[in-house]
Amino acid sequence: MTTRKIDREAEPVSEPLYGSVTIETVAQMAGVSISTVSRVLSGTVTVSAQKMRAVEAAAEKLGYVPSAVAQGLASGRTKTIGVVTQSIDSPYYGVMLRGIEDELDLMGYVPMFLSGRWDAKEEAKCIDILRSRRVDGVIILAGRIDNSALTSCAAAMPTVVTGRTLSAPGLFSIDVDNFSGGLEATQFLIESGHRRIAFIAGDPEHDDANERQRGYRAALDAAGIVYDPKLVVPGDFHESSGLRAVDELMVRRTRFTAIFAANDQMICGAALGLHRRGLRVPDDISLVGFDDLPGSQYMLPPLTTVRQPGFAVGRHAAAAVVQLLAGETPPAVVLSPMLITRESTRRLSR
Amino acid sequence: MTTRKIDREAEPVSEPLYGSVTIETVAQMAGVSISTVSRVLSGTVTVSAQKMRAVEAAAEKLGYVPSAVAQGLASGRTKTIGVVTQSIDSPYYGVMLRGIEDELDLMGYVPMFLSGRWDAKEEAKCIDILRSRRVDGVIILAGRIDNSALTSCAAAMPTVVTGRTLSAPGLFSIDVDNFSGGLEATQFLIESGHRRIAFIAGDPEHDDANERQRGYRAALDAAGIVYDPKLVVPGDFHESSGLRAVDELMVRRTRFTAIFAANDQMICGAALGLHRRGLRVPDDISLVGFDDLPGSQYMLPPLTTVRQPGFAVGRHAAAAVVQLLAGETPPAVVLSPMLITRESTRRLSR
DNA sequence: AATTTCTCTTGAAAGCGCTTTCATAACTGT
DNA sequence: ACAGTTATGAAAGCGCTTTCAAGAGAAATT
Repeated sequence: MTTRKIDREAEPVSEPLYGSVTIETVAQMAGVSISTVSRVLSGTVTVSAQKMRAVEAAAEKLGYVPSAVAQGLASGRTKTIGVVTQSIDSPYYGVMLRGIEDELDLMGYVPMFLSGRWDAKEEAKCIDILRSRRVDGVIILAGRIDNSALTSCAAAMPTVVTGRTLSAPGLFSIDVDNFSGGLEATQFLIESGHRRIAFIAGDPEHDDANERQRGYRAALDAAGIVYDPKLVVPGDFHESSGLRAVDELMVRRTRFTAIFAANDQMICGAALGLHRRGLRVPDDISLVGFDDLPGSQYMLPPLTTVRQPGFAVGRHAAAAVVQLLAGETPPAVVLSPMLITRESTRRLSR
Repeated sequence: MTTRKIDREAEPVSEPLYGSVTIETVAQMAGVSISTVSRVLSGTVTVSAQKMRAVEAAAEKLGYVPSAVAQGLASGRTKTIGVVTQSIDSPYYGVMLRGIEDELDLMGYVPMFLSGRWDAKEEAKCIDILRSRRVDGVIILAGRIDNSALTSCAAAMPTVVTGRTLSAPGLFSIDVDNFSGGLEATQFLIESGHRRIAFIAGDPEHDDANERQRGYRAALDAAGIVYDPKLVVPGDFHESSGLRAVDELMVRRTRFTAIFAANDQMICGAALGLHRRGLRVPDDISLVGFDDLPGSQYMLPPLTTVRQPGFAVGRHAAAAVVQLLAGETPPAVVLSPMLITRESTRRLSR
């Protein structure tokens, strides 16, 4: 126990000592009961104008800041939403976090961000921490955690998950149509006259990555282009794997006029690999990415890519937890990615 | 009130309903008092081995997760550290956040990240939120908030601030030597034979930016190169301002062989501007940035830049709050930036 | 050997700072 | 004068930590 009431009255408090001004201090100064102070501050019940003013004046004068901890314990609601992201400094999740933050702020909630570090165990640990902190709900951005753990999490508190489609009580999932994104990107390349299109795959653990690849193949099939496995190289979503992918493509001595990668970071690595070999973009090779990271429009040349509505995903996810909290069923939203044509692709005149 | 004890006993609880398992449930199952349960879990006082086992077994069986909210209220410590960052998705602060997260995790604390949005009022609002949530301490990453507000924040709770040097009770500041970074970068360019070096300034509201510029001038002076204001263009730390800076430089019709920018994002914009004009890097113009963002090594060409020890700053800041919390005085650390030479600069043979 | 003193465990109980019910008192309208 | 509203305070928690006191042995003293 840090400060007991006894101690407090013993020492002379000159400046408003934040931690020690409680609802009781305010009540005494305003000459009302603590119930009334609580009511004025929460604004739930009508209080006479006179007492209301007295309370507000006292609170203001004392610099009273209600303890969210005490409110949380008493009301059972902490007004905080846990957010499990994969890495707090990921450029990809960054915008989503901002979307979540913005929306939550509007609704009077505060997010608590934790990093799952692309590890199911770590993610479970994050969820445990959030549970112990009694967050009102959680948002899980993609992640490796399995569906059953997610379902049991949802049983404990309203849960929203992105990057996968799953349905369970108290659970809401929100996903982007990665298939159509991959399809559109590949189609664009095909329409531009490309037929030898290399694909740098993402982490196969990710549904996202696989869906994008499926889109790539579908576009090929639709155009009657025979799928050549030699044009497909593995990747892990990081820049370095894009660089390696180009090396691999060279080793394979496969001809190609364009590369489509499962995300921008890998295409960025690929661009460097091409540059090192004196290959020009888009003159020699066209490049298409996926995500449209904040930096992609400043790539050299600015990147043609499939934009993910990250901010919108964040906002929707946040709105959904709040609705879940209110007992409502969030409406299912379909978020479609969108091809942004910039300068990394060219039309093949052939 | 959500669940009262009465209600709880009325409904049959089949699965462990997380929220409703309290210390009392555990105590009853273990046949001890709640004090004993508390002692076993906190490990502060010796408890007989037998009861200890009983408590642990019961807690395990019930899936008991102590309420951090209740612990916070009772103990006065929430084990959470507030972190005011400027933008949750900033590539620059990202690594710092990770450093903070890592260090705090080690010390058993959880960070609560809030975005100040480059606005003094917003930052003050963040601090208020953190205060209401009774965080044990705060870390403020740079920001526009004024020193007096910071000092009064430090009076309320242990505070660590980065990006400025300030001293007050309960306050610890940690800064990087931006001057020497700017100096070193410019010196490198001069040693490489450049004499007409343009400088893209950062937001003048930032000490960081000004210090870097001071370093630039100092290097010029030391080399006996007369300072030409026409070579200095304003910027705001964003890519777009780097692009505009190149436009401006062209309009001014000033000759230059190198550009040094107060941060990587601006040099990135500048690189695009140069590219648009058919100017090659580093053949025609050498480029040096500041920060060494994660993406900078994948720029085309990979960027020569002054690396900021962002991760270390984060760790030190986190370690410092914890020390402040323990009543210790954190040791003053000097973090120096370091020039990373990559491929965006060339030696001028003249 | 009996008594005193000390140490070690343990439980009861008092908070921590709020919210929310419940009951009461003060009005209002009829 | 009586039911129907409203505003208000008292008090009971919320789920923990931590003090306090007591009980049980162990050790030390006479």
